[in-house]
Amino acid sequence: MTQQELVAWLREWGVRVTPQRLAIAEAVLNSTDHPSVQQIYERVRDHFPSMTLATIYSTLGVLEKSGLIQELPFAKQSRYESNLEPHVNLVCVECGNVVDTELGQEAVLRLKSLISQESNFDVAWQRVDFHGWCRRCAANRAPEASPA
Amino acid sequence: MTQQELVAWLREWGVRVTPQRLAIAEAVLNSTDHPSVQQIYERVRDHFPSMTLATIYSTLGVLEKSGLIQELPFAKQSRYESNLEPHVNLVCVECGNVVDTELGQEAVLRLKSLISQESNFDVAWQRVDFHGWCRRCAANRAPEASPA
DNA sequence: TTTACTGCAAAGGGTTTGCATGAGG
DNA sequence: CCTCATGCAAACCCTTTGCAGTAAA
Repeated sequence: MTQQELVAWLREWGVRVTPQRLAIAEAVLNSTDHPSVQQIYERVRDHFPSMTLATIYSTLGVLEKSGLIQELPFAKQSRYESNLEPHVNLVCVECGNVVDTELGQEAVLRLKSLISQESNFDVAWQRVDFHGWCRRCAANRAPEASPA
Repeated sequence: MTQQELVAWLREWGVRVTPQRLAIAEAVLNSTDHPSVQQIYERVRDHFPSMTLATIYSTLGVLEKSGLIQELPFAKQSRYESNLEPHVNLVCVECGNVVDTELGQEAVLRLKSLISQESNFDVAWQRVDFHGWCRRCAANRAPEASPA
């Protein structure tokens, strides 16, 4: 999504376009690591040293209502997702990293169709998280039962 | 799961079995509505008027580490799940209710196999939430564009 | 010019922690 | 008996709110 498209999208929703909002939106949209509010704050601070967390929370709420991003609540804090297509997230229980995977995208899409058609539930969106150990953390853990 | 099995399970994990812990565990295990900490508190208070939230938080942590329940973080507060089998949760964005559905269980299971086998990610568990409107809330909303 | 956003500070609320007492094994 | 759980209170921290000044349209 170009900045021009982003501006048009926001105007479409009757939302005022400010430099802060553009910076926050782009920080999320141009990321794949599902940043937390703190991470967004750090990434935007260079250009807007006076920006506070309140503005970020406010803007993220606006962006979510406009259908640009999705909040992903976790136990400690929320993260923010820019990939709204049905897909699978891999969540490492060790390092906390969250990455999208292309594996199973079709399956999630079919699952969404199934739920939409076969249930009395009006589906808006979905979140599919697989929790476990990423390759790096799996390697550091349990050194294959090596003898002493 | 009988209370006897529950006690055995906890002992297996080297966890002390107290009346409070049994009450909290059963409040979650015998429920299907994914209760919040507050709801568990209210359900247990009759039998343990002096119990505090700190005990509930502590116990829920123990139960999760023992593999009996799973925390489901939401934006406002966490809920707790006793159905650890791969399945789909339906989350109403209006009333906040969360229910399990049997629809798509097979699909989630296959999806788990796919991720486990085709990725470098060591899967432990999964959470599949579909967000939208439950039948009741869908009915109250948008009265089918009826003319005035 | 009007309306709504930003920045700041304070409050809110779910969750965690420290410690003395009490109960489990 | 010794260790760990409970209950109580205070602390924590993420998030929200209220308000005065300021920028978007």
